[in-house]
Amino acid sequence: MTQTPRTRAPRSDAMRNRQHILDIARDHFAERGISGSLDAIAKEAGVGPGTLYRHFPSKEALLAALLSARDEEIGVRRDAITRTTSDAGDALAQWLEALIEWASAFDGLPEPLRAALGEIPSPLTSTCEGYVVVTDQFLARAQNEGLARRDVRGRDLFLMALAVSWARGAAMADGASPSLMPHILRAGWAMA
Amino acid sequence: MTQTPRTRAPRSDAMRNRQHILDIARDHFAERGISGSLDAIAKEAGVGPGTLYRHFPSKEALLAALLSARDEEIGVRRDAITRTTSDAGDALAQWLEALIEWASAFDGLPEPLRAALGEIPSPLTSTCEGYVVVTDQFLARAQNEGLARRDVRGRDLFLMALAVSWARGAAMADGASPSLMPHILRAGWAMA
Amino acid sequence: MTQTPRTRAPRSDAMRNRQHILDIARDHFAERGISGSLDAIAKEAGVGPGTLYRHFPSKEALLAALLSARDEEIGVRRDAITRTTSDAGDALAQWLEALIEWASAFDGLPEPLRAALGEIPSPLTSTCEGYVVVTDQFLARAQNEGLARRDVRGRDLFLMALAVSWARGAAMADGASPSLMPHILRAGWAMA
Amino acid sequence: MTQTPRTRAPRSDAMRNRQHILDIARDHFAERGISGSLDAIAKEAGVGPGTLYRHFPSKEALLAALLSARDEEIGVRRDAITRTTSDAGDALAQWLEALIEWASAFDGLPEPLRAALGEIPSPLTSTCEGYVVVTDQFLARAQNEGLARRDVRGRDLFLMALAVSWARGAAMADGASPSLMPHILRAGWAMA
DNA sequence: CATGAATGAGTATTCATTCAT
DNA sequence: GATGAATGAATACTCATTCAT
Repeated sequence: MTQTPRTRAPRSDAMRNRQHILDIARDHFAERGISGSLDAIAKEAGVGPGTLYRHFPSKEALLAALLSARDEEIGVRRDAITRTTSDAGDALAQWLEALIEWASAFDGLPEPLRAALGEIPSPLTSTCEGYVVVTDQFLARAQNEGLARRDVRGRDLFLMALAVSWARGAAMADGASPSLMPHILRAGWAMA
Repeated sequence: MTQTPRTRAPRSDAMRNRQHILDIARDHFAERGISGSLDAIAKEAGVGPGTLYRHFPSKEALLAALLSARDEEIGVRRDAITRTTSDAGDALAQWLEALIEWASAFDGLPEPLRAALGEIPSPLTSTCEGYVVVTDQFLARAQNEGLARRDVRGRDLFLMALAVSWARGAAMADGASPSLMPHILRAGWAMA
Repeated sequence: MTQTPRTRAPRSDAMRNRQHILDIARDHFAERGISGSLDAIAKEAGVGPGTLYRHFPSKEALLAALLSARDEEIGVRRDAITRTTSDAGDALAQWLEALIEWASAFDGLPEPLRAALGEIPSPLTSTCEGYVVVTDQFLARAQNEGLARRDVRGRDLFLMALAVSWARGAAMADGASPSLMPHILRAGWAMA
Repeated sequence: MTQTPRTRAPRSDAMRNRQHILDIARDHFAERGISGSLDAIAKEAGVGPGTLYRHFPSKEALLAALLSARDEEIGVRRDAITRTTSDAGDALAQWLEALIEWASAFDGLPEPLRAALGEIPSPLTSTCEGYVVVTDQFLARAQNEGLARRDVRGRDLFLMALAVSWARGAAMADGASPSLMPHILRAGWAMA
């Protein structure tokens, strides 16, 4: 009731606007992949490009915001895995599965995520690094219990998860067996 | 008497022109990755964009020509592996290594290769399909000797090879352990 | 008891705010020239663009405020010249030197000053006109003593001072002889 | 008769197109000063922005082309001065007058010309340097005949000519005495 | 008064592709 | 066949100015 229609009202309620942009951007990316332009999203959202740029100065920043909205969800998932899965190997496998899903939210997402791990920092970097840390924790547990190779690092597995997500883009489209890849991956880090 | 000396601008001989473009394009892609514009390559090659376009109507077509130039080389490698490697598992592993190298020729190459496996055919599709077939052959041998899982397909392994190549782009840059990935991959398809 | 300590965010006292903006703007212009955006200054000053806008509705207005802050200083200089320099020609020359310096405070300043003398009035106009009047006074004295040409007007000399300041921007950068220009200028209005 | 109307015909006759753009640009700059956008000129000329960029990749390049079209005219003027003016001082004065006129072709032109004399080279640099050389020649003659100060350089006079042109922008608009400035300038470099 | 979100026209620039010559 | 001029949609980004709160 007190909600003003989104008609034209600029609404100093910036948060509402920001959220609206995020909603539109999520849909846009989900439908068309991340290759679209920020201007297009601004237009869809019914705001000027300047408004979008104020909130999210780059595509990476927008993606980071979109992903951080899922942060809590991932945290819950991590805790659930920890709680419910006593086998450290299974736990790591499930966590990697979660990462693969996470990176598959939008077509093309793995690319900027990979870039964020490179030399040049991006708004996505801290998110990625955070998940690398979590991966390291799961990995350490598995290694301690002799369920994972010692020469693997969390960063490698994170990267492989991105790679699997990247590969899936094509795999899903042509009826390949996407669910196999995590298994391939698991065999990779598991002890013989 | 119509023979112009082979000095510098030899002859509008189309074949010669085509080859010249290919040479330039290879260098260009090798140095700057595949993201550059075709116009830039045309300029470097000293031909008009129209000429380049006549020979290679799209970047994919140009890449396909570039890759098919390596066809023979890969064939030789395939034969060498077959000849010298009696263990079918090792043979498959070496073949996948060869694929990873092959897909790493230019920065960004894995992307169009993956796309070529998707629904929309591209000039790269037949090249990729051809290598999928070869992968299937190596895989079949390994499976027959009980050295590879039966639920894996050549297509999956080809895709994983591309994915490893894709991931390496970042991995090499930040000092990760790139050489580890093929091992992870191998463990993935090998029998326990 | 309503007195907030003068710690850091002292008081929404408008005057204080205004002065703070001026301080920041002076530094900003001195470092980067006048081409920067008002938004940037607002951000640096820690106020919203609206606030800056309330105080100074345009860049010219801001510059005018900045320059009027130097009014007193220039007045002192004018009086000093008058007091200490008996030769009316020398006095005029020194005054023009002062103007050149004054217009060189910020990179790019001569441009809006010149514009302020044009048809369209600007917040800088009255400042400029004021100095034209002073120039006329110095000039009149010099003319009366037969030390300056009769066909020159204060406006012309003011404009030439701006022009010298404008030219200096480049001159200083490339090792020209900037100090020569005032001499050229002086020879220009002096009697043979 | 064989002239195709400029209707829509792309006309491989690029020169004609280029000339058309130049004509439009000259008018545009003459009317609105050089501050307008290249896009606007492209639109006026009825060509896409890409076409304009092909011919003139920057505003400086466009200005340089516009000015070089006047090169011959200036050369003729220089020769005429040399031929008809025996007094080396008068000759220099007339040359500077020519420069002032030249730099006054478009409102705002002196600015990029000054910049072209700075550290960063621009398409206008060689034009400017060329005229500096000519100025040096006229100056040398005047100096040799004891008609010009020895401490002045051609570069300084060229810069002062630009400065006078710059100042004139305002002067003309408000009825000042623009013609006086060259005299002021001349007195500046002349021997007492 | 202060705030800072929103605006949205504006600018520069690129590039795949077409097509007249 | 070859050429390269022309196209023009598309993209990224800026900034003075307004206005709701």
